[in-house]
Amino acid sequence: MSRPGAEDVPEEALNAARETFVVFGRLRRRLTSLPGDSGLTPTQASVLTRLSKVESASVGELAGAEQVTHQATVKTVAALEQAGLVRRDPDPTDGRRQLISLTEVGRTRAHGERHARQEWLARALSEHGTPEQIRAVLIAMELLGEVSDSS
Amino acid sequence: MSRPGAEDVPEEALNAARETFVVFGRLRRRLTSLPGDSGLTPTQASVLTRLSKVESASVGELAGAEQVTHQATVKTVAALEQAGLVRRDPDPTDGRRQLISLTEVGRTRAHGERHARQEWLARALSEHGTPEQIRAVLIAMELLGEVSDSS
DNA sequence: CGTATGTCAGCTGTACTGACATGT
DNA sequence: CACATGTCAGTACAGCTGACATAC
Repeated sequence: MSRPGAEDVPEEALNAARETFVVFGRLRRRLTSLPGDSGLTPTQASVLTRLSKVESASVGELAGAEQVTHQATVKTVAALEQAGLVRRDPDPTDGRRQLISLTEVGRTRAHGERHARQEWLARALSEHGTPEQIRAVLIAMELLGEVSDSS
Repeated sequence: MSRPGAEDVPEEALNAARETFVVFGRLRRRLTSLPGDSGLTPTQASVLTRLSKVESASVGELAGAEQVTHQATVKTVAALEQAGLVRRDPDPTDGRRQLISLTEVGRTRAHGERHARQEWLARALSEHGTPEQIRAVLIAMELLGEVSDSS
């Protein structure tokens, strides 16, 4: 169906794509340099937040959830462990697996991190946009999330 | 925690913020690993695309446009120059400045790059989303672009 | 044995800060 | 002189691939 002609792609989709590229570049840099991160890198914060939802997970599961290689996740988990935020326990049913879970400190920190980052963006959105625009963000993210998973 | 500020942010903005974080992480990784990039890194492609619009710019101008430090831009420009895609000419009116512009090869490459990346996303959007959803992406990017510039 | 999981090492890409040279 | 512009050096983060050990 999709011939390489590019003729079956509507004009509005091309505009949306171009804008997405520009905005992603800028917003990404803005998000990764937020103040008050308590010394945690974005990936570390992301893993921490995820662990606060699932209670415990293996390195491989975390990697899959974050859509990176498991090798990359090893580093992140190691950093978090060294900071005393997560704990590593052997899986009782599978000697290969290591169950990663939050420590008490990690749980507290996870809550703070999520709150700070999320609130910064949420506040910025509600200050600069109308409720209708914010709903558009939700719809857009749903679509973009689909796109980034498939294709 | 419940600082007095957290209460004036509507629920929907918080949801939008959370989704934005998740999607940005994933889509960023997807975009930065697109096939057929002809060997150009994402930042190089971005600078190349920008140069194809403005004809010529200084290192500092490029840095400002990409919202990075001028030091970071130096490397990107150097790589592009070594690849023969851009040219550096002294500014006749200001001896400190260097005017960066595309070579013939660079211009051709810029067109191809922009086309490939943009079309990939545009096609994915039009395949996965309705016209209404795509309009939502445009609205969302407008707002997010504002947010990432100010704040 | 092959496969899955986790680890380590090395490389790349990106952008940062700091220090510095040079031109206005 | 200060200021702006550009460059270089060193550092950090984040992801990748490849090689490997271990457990299923």
